[in-house]
Amino acid sequence: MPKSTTSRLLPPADDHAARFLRQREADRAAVAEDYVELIADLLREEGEARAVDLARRMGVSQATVTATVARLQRAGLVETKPYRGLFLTRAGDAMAEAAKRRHDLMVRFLLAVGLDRETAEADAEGLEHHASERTLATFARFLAEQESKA
Amino acid sequence: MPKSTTSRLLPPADDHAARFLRQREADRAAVAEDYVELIADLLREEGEARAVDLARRMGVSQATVTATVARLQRAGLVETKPYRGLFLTRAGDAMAEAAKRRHDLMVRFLLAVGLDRETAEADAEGLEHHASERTLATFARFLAEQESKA
DNA sequence: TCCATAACTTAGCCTCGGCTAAGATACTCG
DNA sequence: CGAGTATCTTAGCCGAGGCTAAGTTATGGA
Repeated sequence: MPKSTTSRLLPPADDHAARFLRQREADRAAVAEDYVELIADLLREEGEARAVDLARRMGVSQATVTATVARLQRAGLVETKPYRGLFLTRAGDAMAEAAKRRHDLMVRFLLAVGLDRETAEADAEGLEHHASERTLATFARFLAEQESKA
Repeated sequence: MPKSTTSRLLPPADDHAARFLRQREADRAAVAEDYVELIADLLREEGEARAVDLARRMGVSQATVTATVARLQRAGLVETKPYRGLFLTRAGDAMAEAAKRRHDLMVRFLLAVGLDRETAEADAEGLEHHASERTLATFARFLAEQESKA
């Protein structure tokens, strides 16, 4: 029984697997991005990013922050000066900036389609990690079009 | 010096933490939903859901499927008949249905804002787990409005 | 100055979700 | 029927990302 090409309620197994793979990669990257993004925010708005504040804002124990920051450090994203807070490397800065860009775009888009700010901010936290560049570009285009019509 | 309008102030630490907490919960639920959703799809379209097919489509080893299915079984979502494939419990069915509903809505929405089908399907895989009910409702409303204008 | 406290680290534990390699079991076909 | 293959399981490993409890150490106030 040869599979007809139109039996694509399910995608070909390979494509299907590829999607989930990309998915898992995004998940792995997400935590790093969240920490880095938050460190950047704290630096910008409070002048420093202490581990204790990260713990509070991430809703996580200090021990977890220590461990995660160690990973980020190994990954070359973060630098620490004990009792002087956390700092971003160049790579970390770049990641933070990209994350912020995605986050803001996501929020603006959600607002544009009619969501309230509160939910938009909350959901963007999760959604921002799973929108491909192509999708983000589409959202940006949507915003531009909507603006030109207003 | 008016920085960009997007220089949001940080939310109160508690709210911030709550967002990330919800985030982590969604992440934990996501794998279960993906497996359950896929089992439902296979049952519907192929008549049976074998572990070997799950492994192929999830892009994962058979051993991983065994372990994950064991968890799903413990969670009361799945039943197995060795060499006869996997089946969903009532709870599993409900989860699959909800997941499918979210997935389809997500895809339709992404198409509606101008994304190509391929990317829409791929990104929906990740996005569907991170949109709150409120956001999904907003997407549905958006679709309805757009339709009424056509 | 000095010491209480807040900040940070370490040790030890957990679950989840992956992996490979090797073992057991059912199905199928010659 | 019996052997070979496909399917499924088991064992043992890993890293990420959580936790608590018990240290250390720097800071700052009396």
